[in-house]
Amino acid sequence: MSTQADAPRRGRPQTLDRDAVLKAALMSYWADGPTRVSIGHICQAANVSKPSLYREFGSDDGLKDAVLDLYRGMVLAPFYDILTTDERFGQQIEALIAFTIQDRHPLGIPSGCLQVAMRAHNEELGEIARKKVDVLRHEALLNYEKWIERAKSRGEFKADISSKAAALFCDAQNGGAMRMQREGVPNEVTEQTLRLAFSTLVPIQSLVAWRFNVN
Amino acid sequence: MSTQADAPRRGRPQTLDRDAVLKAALMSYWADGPTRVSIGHICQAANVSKPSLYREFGSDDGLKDAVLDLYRGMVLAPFYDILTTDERFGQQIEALIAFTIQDRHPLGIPSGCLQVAMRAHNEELGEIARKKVDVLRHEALLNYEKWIERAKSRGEFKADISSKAAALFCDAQNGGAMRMQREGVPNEVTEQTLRLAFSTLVPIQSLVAWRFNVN
DNA sequence: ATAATTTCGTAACTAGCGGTACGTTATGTG
DNA sequence: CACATAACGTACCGCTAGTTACGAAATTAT
Repeated sequence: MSTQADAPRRGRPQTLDRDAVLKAALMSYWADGPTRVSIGHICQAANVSKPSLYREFGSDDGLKDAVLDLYRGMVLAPFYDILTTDERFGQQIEALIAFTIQDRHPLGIPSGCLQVAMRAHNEELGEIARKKVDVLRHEALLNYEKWIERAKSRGEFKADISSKAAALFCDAQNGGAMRMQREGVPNEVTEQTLRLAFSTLVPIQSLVAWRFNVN
Repeated sequence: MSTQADAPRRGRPQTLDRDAVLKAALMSYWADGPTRVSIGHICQAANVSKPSLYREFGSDDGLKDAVLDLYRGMVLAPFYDILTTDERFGQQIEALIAFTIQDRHPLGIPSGCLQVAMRAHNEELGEIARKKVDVLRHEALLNYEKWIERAKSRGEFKADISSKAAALFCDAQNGGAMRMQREGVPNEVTEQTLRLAFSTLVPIQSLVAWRFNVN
């Protein structure tokens, strides 16, 4: 039931553990920044030789591409899953915020977001990884957009703004929060700024009420 | 009336134009990213030799430090000046947004913000420039904070949030807008997201009115 | 003039990186 | 056992970037 049908092939058997290398690379890029980590460092961390790594991933660029795929599955997908639950819009926002500001230390997860970091270093990436970053970005915006469309159709979204613009807004807020986390801003403060930002999207947040909203 | 008293000193007179080099470096860093521009490129752009540049600025790090000072004076100071005008809070927000989303092409100014870029590449900078980036950041937050405190005391600030957190919020919004601009988002869309974000801070924005704001 | 001084720029040096040539090793096949 | 096959890893290549050694050039002081 492995991912590969392990038919005994000819030649020396492969000892390189693709997933282990990917995970080591992911963690290094995430913790130290995708442009600060050299192939050599990853080889050391994963205990493989450079040629082995190149045989498996082709290039620096190919490795980053594969890492981004892993990150999408491990982190982004669960995050975007929140956008398709059956909860009410306000509840989903709460869930997004909770996901974003959760304490990373106990989980052994670096602070910040690899996608955000990759985007910030976009122009220093190779062609393949850059394209993947772009795909992930459009994926993000599309997910937000559909989420917002759905909330609008239910009357749970109150800002007078196009869904595309609102998606950009959400993405920017999330990116801002990730940057704050990375720069050491306390989670409670980041949470406050997120609440403030998202409070524009939903008519009643917590128990703040106003009446006679004209127009 | 020069900046330097041009007392005729001994030795070969200096031909290196410090300000010209700084400006060339500023533009290169701003347009292409501080970590993508090599000393050699700047030397070419400014038409000076590498040793000349090193004599003047000491190192890569020292040059970036000096560039950040120039950027502070040229861009950041005028921006923060908006925060200390006598206008009403809402008007100041309008001015901030106008400043942020102004069309850069006619002015020959690169898109985005060098400070934002420097912060994004914080960990790849030398000690001196990194420290300067930090100073500029604290300066920014302090400026926002004082601005918000003043608005609060005048009853023009309506969000229930500490001034420090609100300062972080403003800084994050501005950073987000700069990143959107850099990634090619149309200025009108960026403007919408800024308006949406800042609408949380002021009770009445433009002509959107509501009455009987309870509590 | 000659010396002292200061800047100039060519041509290196050094370090680290992405990437690979190639001999070695470990397995199936006949 | 001998051969084909495929992954292994040492040791190297080529390049780029930050930095500097050093002799030439331009000026003031004696």
